[in-house]
Amino acid sequence: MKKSKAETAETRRRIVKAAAAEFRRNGIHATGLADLMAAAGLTQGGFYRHFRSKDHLVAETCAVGLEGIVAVTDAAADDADGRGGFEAIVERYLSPDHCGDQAGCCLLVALGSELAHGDEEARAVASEGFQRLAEVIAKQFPHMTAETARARAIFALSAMIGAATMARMVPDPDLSAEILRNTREYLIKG
Amino acid sequence: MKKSKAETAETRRRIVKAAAAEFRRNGIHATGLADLMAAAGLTQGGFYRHFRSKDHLVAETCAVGLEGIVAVTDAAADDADGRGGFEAIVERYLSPDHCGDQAGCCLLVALGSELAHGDEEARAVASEGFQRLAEVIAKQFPHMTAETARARAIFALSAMIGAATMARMVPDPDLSAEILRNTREYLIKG
DNA sequence: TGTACATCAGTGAACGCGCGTTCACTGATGTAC
DNA sequence: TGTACATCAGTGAACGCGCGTTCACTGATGTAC
Repeated sequence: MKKSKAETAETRRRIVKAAAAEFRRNGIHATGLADLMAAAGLTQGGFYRHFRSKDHLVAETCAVGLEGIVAVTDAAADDADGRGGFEAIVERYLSPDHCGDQAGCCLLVALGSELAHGDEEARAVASEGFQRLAEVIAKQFPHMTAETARARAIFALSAMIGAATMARMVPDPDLSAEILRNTREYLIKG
Repeated sequence: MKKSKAETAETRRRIVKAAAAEFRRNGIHATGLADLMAAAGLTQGGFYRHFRSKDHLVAETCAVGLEGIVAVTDAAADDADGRGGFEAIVERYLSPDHCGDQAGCCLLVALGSELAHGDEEARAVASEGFQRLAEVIAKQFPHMTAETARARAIFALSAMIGAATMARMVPDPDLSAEILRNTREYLIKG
């Protein structure tokens, strides 16, 4: 059953994609490798042809997932048409669509506190993603000094992550929407 | 080995206290009942004399822990001496001491994303804690309408939770301190 | 107040289960001649 | 270009382990008379 290099790479991507979805939906600890591999259309035994351990998959999933959100955020700013890039980013990040998507939201939101308890590699990757996201946001403040732009970006990103995390945690959809709406408004207008 | 009612209640409190510390340090999933009971000075078999299941302990720990942070936050505003109550709350919540304390920080920070994936009871309790914290903060804006005060409180609380969560997640202590400092400054001054 | 008995907090071993990981095996692919 | 062989992605069963939970038992406490 040996596969071509292209197929092997494609399988690896499929596992990472399934992992990103399952981790977001259930968390890292609550996602078993057997379920995860089944979601990728494989059996669990094949896992170790692609990854040394679950921890390594977590780190790689974070790397790929955060690369994705960085790209999406960058694109949101480019498509701002009319609004400022910062506004477009905030609207995108805190939209009910994005935050409500159990399998699609930002990994820092879906896994934040779990990553804080995780191993060093995953934390380093997540930290790198946080900083790159902050840089994308800082670029939207060209009229500020680099330091001020960075400070404001880190503040705004932290606020967005906190709001999205709480919006996902509270069971009441109205409260969830209120948290997102308030944070959008205060970041953009105030 | 039957114990008096007072002793039994004290033991139960000790288990919840140990759970609060262990959950904050390692997360919920990563904390086993045997370790937790050992931390409380007991053996695992006694657990079910006090709690129906681990899930019920999680819910009760959240209830007690959030009651604690609400009280501490209220007290911080009362002891504001000079500064406004809001400033005192922000300084307290985002102090490196509070956030750096692996076993003592706010449960919404330490367990946020894990609770979002948890069972309904724990989410309801956490949501209640979030709203009570928001009310304590809203009280610090007596010159605003109730709605504006609530909106601003929810925004500020979300920002604090996000900042504290990221500060705990990133491995670099300098970046961690920068996140906390920026968020303190933007919430208070801007 | 003193005695006999029921209660039940806590112990420590055991249970079944699902986890991450390993392994012998299969068979299509890529490589060497 | 055709043939023989080594490679290795993927399968499916098995492994040891630690988890949440259960249970028989202990013995100090609270209660009934």
